[in-house]
Amino acid sequence: MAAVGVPSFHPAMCSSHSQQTSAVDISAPFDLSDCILLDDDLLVESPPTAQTLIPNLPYSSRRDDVKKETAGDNHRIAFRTRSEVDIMDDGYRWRKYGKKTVKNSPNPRNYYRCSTDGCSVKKRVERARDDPSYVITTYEGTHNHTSPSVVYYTAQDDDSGRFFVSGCQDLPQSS
DNA sequence: CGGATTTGACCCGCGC
DNA sequence: GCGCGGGTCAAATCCG
Repeated sequence: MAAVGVPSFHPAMCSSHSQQTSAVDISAPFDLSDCILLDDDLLVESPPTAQTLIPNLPYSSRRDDVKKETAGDNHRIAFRTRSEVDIMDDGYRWRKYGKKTVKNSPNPRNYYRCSTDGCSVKKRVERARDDPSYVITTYEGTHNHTSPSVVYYTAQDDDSGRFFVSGCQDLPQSS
């Protein structure tokens, strides 16, 4: 399995960026290793819920599928989330750079790029064709920086060697 | 006024 | 070679 360090696994990590109160109690650590394991060849498994991984999701949201693959140096992860909003705040700042209507789907696909200098992570967001109440988000690449809004407290389990997020906190907005 | 969004044009890869 | 579809660019526009 590809080595994806904890800091570089980004998309679903918790965030408490601005917005409404977190929907999950972050004092209960979740196991990041469950996510990192997804870095193998295409696979779908029953992951933690979206609420666990993206605390800022609306209460009605939940994650159902995760599909992750590696393409060269780029890591790609896609997951499907039931949400009435297209934009999920994952703690990073994204700039929209394109929108396309895709064939075989009535719903447009939106393209976003990380707005941090030097970071070329992209993400695609589209509504599921078979069920518009689901949003399919695809992340591509690895952030070369930490979230601009969050610091993470991690701990490693002595027995399993797995990392846990034991908490997170807003950074003061310095920029 | 600066940064983000919108949106049509353009580019490129792929299948025929 | 050509057409199609997906992805990106960039000028115009919007918004705080």
